[in-house]
Amino acid sequence: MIRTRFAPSPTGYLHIGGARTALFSWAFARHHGGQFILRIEDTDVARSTPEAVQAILDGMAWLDLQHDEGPFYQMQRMGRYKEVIQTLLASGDAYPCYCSSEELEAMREAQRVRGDKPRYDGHWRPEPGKVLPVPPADTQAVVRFRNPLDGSVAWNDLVKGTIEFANAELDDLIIARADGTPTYNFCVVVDDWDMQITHVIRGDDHVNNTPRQINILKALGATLPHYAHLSMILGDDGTKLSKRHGAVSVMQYSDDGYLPEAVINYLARLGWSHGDAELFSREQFVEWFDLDHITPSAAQFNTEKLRWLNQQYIKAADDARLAELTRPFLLRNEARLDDGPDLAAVCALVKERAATIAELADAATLFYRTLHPTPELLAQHVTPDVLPALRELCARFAAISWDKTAISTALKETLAAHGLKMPKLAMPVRVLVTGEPQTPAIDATLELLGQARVVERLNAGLSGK
RNA sequence: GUCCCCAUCGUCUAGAGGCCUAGGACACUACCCUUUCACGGUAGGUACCGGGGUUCGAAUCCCCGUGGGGACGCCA
Repeated sequence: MIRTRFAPSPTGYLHIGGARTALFSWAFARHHGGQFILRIEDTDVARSTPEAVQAILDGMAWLDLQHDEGPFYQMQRMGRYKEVIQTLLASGDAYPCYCSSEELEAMREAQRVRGDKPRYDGHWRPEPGKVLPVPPADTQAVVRFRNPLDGSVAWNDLVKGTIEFANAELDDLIIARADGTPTYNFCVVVDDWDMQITHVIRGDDHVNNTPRQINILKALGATLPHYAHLSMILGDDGTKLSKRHGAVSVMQYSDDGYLPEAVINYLARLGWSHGDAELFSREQFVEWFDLDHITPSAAQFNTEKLRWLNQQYIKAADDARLAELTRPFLLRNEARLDDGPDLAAVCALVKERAATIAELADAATLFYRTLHPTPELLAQHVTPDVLPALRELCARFAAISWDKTAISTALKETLAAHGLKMPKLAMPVRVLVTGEPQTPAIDATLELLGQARVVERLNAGLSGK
């Protein structure tokens, strides 16, 4: 049974990199008919917040990445961690260290100055024949893991291939703080072990933690999971993702009018591929997904491509759903939804010209707002030579039974009668009736707007000319 | 500084020694379609980081450079 997990720390919203990690872990479990576990790593009490937990849950829900177990909270597993620490202490795989934070910082600083890699010097590490210093009475000890001195740790990373670290590069990390609370690397180990995680799929930034975790797992006699380290996602400009890139929270994409399925599709193709496939459903993704086709190098986020994908999904989306999604954006545009055509019908008409729901709303707004064309537009399109044709058209419009075909016929007959080309007549109508020089096809637009409104606006625009 | 990772069009990528005079997608340019703007269609330009090997043959394997990234916390 394949078991994967997503283990964010609740110190902020779910960002795009975390979302992709979650997506790949989820997809791997689903592909193999396994389980996907959600674990909240909240041992950093100072920075963890309930709001962040909620933000992560919201982001996962929006992307529809459902977990089978959890969420588990590490803060609720303290008893278990302390129990395992006692085991390690008893077996001699861990030991108390009385160095103060200040001493450690001084030690690291001295090493840095010498050009060495900063690390713990093993001051309190017990060795055969070594006489340990006398523990200071007033200091609470931290607990350190007794990492092997010789040899190396290696694993076959499912994304990057064999990775090997010399144990000499690793120092004795702290697994319990002076107050007794366990630290990250230790909790992860116990949790992955207890939760029987078979595949740890996580960010690249954890590669350096892996050898330490493996050593602890080995000391515990645990079965090692497989590891797959995903490279990071860079911002549009090629630099590390950060606040200044704007949409760093996945929910921001929701707010900006992206469809979750488009974001999923985009994220799926960021660092993973299936031949030339670009546009595919979530189901297709799950069926195809594997760890063999993950790119080991970092990927740069490309909003343009996301926009294109989103547009494809909008074009294919159900009109009633689009109407619901568009509504809040329209209200923001001060559209009067009670005074205009059916929103789903409008969405159907304008959805080909929108890359986001926000743009869909912008394109739909003209149906719900009285727009006053600028004098420049009027002067450009409503020229004296078309006035006779416009008057005739208006009269024809008032008389016909209102549908697209009849509108089109009326337009064409008027053109023929006055020897005009379509743009010459369609543009002034467009400007007079919608206030905009760019709209969907004029016959469809007028049909939706309704006979009364069209005739009234044409008359109003022509009066006094 | 030390350790670890990475390196194909501007971007996402295909590519697991000959199928590659390097394919697809986004973006870009031109043309077509056309009732404006879009959509759509067609065409085009642009890439294997450098240097050494291995091999009959290398984008693919090895080594060395170079460049980029990550990690070195009583953070996760």
